[in-house]
Amino acid sequence: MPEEKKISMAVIRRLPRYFRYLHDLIKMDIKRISSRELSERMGITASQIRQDLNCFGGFGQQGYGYNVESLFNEISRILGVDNRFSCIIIGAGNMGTALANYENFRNRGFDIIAIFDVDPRKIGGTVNGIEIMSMDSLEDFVKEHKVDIAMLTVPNTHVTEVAEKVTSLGIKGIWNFSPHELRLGNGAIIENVHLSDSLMVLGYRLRSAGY
Amino acid sequence: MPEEKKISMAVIRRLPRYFRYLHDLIKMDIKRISSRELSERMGITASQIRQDLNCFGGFGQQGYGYNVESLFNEISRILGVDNRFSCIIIGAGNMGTALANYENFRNRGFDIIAIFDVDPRKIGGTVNGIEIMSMDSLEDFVKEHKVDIAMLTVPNTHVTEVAEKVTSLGIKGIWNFSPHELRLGNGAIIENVHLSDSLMVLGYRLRSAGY
DNA sequence: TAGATTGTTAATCGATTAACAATC
DNA sequence: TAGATTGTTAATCGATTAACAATC
Repeated sequence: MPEEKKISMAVIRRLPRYFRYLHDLIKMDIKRISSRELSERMGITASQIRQDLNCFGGFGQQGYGYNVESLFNEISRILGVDNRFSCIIIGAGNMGTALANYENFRNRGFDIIAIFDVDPRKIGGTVNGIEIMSMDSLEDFVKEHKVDIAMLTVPNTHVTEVAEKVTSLGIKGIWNFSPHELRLGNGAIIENVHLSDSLMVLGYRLRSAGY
Repeated sequence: MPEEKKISMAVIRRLPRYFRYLHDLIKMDIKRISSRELSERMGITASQIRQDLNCFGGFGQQGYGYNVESLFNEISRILGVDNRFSCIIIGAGNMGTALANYENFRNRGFDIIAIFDVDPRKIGGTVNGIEIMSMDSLEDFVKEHKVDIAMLTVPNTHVTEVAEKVTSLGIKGIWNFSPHELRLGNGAIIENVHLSDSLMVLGYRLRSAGY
């Protein structure tokens, strides 16, 4: 990949936030912004913003600040928003359906091209115009279409098996919605959404705030 | 709250992971575990485990390790799993419906007692046995029932307004599913689930791995 | 030019890891 | 007792913040 130095995960996880804030600035028709102004909006230090951005290049101008539009374009490029990632959803339950209906993903470079399930009553149907296919046809489908990401919204009991299946078919990205930790031998990249972890942290914080 | 010292967020966010792994150990009928064994399973260092646990107390025994069941109980107590949090979902769309159907939350101490929406076609219906009520009745409902947490699955355009509304009614916990950052003046505790951020990070990681 | 603000180096802070005495 | 493993202190590492020279 174009970027040279090793970027820390702490920085990477902040990139989408920059993306969002810059997008908002554009919508507000703001043309330039200094690291100080942005830091006040985002609630982080100006130093951190400058450090973060300079991981990728010098996008600002001394005495001026940053041009909002060009900075937004840089962040977009870094995040690969203009890339197209082909995604499939595995599990057409409530969460899978919610994801299939989430229009935002497409604007971020993620196309959901099929949904897979084992339930014969669901197979053949569509969600948001996307066909629900049988798990039996997964292998053929992946052979015919380049698939970058599998979004796993299957029951916990099956997630390891499904994850092994999809990675064995060459899919490199796993977006895992099960609480299970996936430990895959191959080079798959796994990003977890642990909803109950998040909720439990909220519970902890509420209790320790005394509520 | 009972715990004395200031616990860092880094530690707090690891607690649900300990909880999950210990739960699995119990299911596997494993009675005792050393920090070293647990570190191998979890893929973190034994040092970190011992440091983390000792934020809350000395739960182990030199020369023996940790009793799985009693450690699990301690973590459960710390996370407040036996607490009951009353929750409402605002927004009966796909995500709200998915959350209402997620049975796991109840086992973690979170009871979803009502769903609110503005769509007259949805109001009066139920999801997983939970009634969908009109947003107009929110205020009265909150006055009659103690509500600890509002799970916000409303469109971006309304999330700030809704968040202000629920916190003004005295609800202290916000579980925010919109990409919007909520900045609330009052002492509300906000926990965000930024799905598209997570997906964009996955995209970044895939690209930088060269896939 | 003078003022502003970056890019970048240095200082600080916090979190992780290592080490080991205490002790079961 | 001898061996194992904790609890805890010290060392290291990395991330954040501060400072300031470079420069627009």
